[in-house]
Amino acid sequence: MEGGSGHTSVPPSSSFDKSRVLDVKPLRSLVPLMPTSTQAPPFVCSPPFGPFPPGFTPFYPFCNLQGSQSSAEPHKQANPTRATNQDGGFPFSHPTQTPVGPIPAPIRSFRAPQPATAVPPHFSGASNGDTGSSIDTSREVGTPLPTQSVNAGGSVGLAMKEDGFIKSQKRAAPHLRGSNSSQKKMKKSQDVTFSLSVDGGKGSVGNSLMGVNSVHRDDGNREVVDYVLISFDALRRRLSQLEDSKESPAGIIRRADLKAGNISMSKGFRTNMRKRIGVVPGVEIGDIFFFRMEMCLVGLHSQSMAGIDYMNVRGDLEEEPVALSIVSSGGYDDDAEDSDVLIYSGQGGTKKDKQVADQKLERGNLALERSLRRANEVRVIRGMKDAVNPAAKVYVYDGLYTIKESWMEKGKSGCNIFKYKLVRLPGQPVAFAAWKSIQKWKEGFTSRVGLILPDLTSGAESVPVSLVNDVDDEKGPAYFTYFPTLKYSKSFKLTQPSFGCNCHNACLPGDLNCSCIQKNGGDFPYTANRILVSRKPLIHECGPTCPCFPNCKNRVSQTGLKVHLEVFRTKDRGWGLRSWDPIRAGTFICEYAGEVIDKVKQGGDEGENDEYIFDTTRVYDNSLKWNYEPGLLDEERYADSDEDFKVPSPLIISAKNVGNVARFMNHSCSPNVFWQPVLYEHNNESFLHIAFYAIKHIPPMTEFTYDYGIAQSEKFEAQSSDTLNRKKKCLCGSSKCRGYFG
DNA sequence: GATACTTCAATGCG
DNA sequence: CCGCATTGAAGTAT
Repeated sequence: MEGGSGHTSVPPSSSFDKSRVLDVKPLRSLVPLMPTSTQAPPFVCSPPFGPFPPGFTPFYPFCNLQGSQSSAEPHKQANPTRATNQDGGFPFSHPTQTPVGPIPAPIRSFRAPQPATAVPPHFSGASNGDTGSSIDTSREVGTPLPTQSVNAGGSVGLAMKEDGFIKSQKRAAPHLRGSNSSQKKMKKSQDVTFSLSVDGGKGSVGNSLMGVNSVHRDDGNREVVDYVLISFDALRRRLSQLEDSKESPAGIIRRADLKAGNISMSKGFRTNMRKRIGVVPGVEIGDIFFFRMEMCLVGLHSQSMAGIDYMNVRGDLEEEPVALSIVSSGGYDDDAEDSDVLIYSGQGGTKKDKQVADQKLERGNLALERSLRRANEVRVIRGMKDAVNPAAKVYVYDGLYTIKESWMEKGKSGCNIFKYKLVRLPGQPVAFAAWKSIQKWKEGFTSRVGLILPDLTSGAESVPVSLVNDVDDEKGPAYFTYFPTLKYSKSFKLTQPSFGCNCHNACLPGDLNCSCIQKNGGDFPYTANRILVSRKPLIHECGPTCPCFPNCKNRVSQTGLKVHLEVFRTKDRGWGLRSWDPIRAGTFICEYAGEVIDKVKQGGDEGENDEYIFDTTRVYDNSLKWNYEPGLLDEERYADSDEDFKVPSPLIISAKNVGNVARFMNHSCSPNVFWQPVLYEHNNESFLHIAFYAIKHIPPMTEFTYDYGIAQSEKFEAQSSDTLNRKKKCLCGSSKCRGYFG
């Protein structure tokens, strides 16, 4: 994480050539006018076509745009990275049948492709008998973890892929269990029903073909940690969704986080179970968490509530406890003002948040005391209120500290409290310190180093977007017109009008009379905090024809930016996009704004034409598995499980002349953002929009990236030198980097 | 290995 | 927007 200090920065404003800066400013922006009706959400520009609700005045902000645009000087400054395309790992390799046009009302209108066709033949055979029906419970119970097999390399595995864990795997027939020979090629979990009930109890650990292998359960790595966290959150979102709609299978789920954590724990979706001092493999300084359970699952801090985690080790004479990690999040009166020093309070003596008794030198307190003498490293997690969602907390892993002093003092209530002074080991990447800087930028106490413009949208978005360069002399991206949404400037096909829902005020999860919810297969696509639950071929949001208010929870992607973003200069990839705020997995980030075009021009100006193009017909990696694993719940509905789908109708967007922040998002072969087609209206798929959501939690100041995919033509063409020239060398740096993109 | 105990949660309500 | 009560699960200790 870059902290904003210690980096090369642009000269102070005094030495700045302001005229040049102003020159940049022409990032002209258009603020869309608001329809007069309250029925339309803010910042949504309806295409100039009906139907419109009564009182809705179509607005054409782009009438004279052509002129102004052409005057825009095309001094395009190639952004090497910002190349074309997009997408986030979506799968469209198989032609998928997706219903088009008028959507029949049945719940689950967009079904995933039929499993039968997708399952490799040899596998269909293996799973024979499991397909489409529940596995009988008798097989479940008492089925131990698959026999561990030691392969040539000596690694121990449970029927899994070479990379050590299974993304999602179809359950093998019983006679194949324990053998990994026939399972290598399996890609997706299909329609196998795992008859595990949510509260089936800790006994039913039966199916462990999913999850994390036994080696990684003890010692993880980055990939496994990501996998565990993504799986957990997918499950948590689904439980939350069920809870919101009051249709939770096992009664009320008050705490989706605990329930999801419990299921993950009992099914082996966890890693780094072996307790350890110091570094936890796969967990990096700066990583963020939104639930205590997440830190348990990855072995960073294994106490679900307690602030001090410790383990017994052999001491000089006998076993003694040593502290492993602590969470400082305001539960006690800590001093967390300094970002390198933490005065941490001991535990105990409290009742309902109040100090009612002297603390004793036992448990965590004793461990901290021993760790002071032993001078061992202690992991520190800092928790604080989430600015975006003040009811919730965010936790940041702030790296290793050592305990320098301890003492006892009288607390405000007069009781004795232990205090421990922890000092951060030098040389670690900044984490909490960066949060403090950001807080100061927001409060206006200090200004962002390298800030070129406080808001490059000139007010077109409801939150400012900073333009920053603290690495070189570039004063800004090439001229373009900022516009917050999609422009359908040409014709589009309206097959037939359809009508919005009849919900007044807001659509409510679980209301199956709401036609918008029906179109989403009966599920409300978002949780109460505007988090996307699952990827789907299409998300149906309420549109202008719906009478519900703009704050209806089914209008997430159309209500604009919510987090404070910045467009920043990268070291070697042109401009990029990142956030000042921490982002939860499933958070809507932005849509891909621009002008809808017919096709990408080939040849000619080359290069120029495919800069800033988003094209759904490109070929995308289909390996992203983001949705919850249905086998973990006792569900009969599986619409969300398959993520191998195709965009209902092709959409090509050019953001070269007109666009929003999305045009700055760079490519990565290991992205943290995916794209998802969203339909705002009930008319026609030509009204598609492309929305970006976070794949995983993204710490502040971490660049957003998605997978640009590969131009379709190149998939079939011979790799002529011409073709290769059009590709761009990928600088994402991921271990899974394909080497090029575009 | 059952069970009690402790604990810097997370939510929802008023 | 807050304080409060309620519900909770992992790990540790017994």
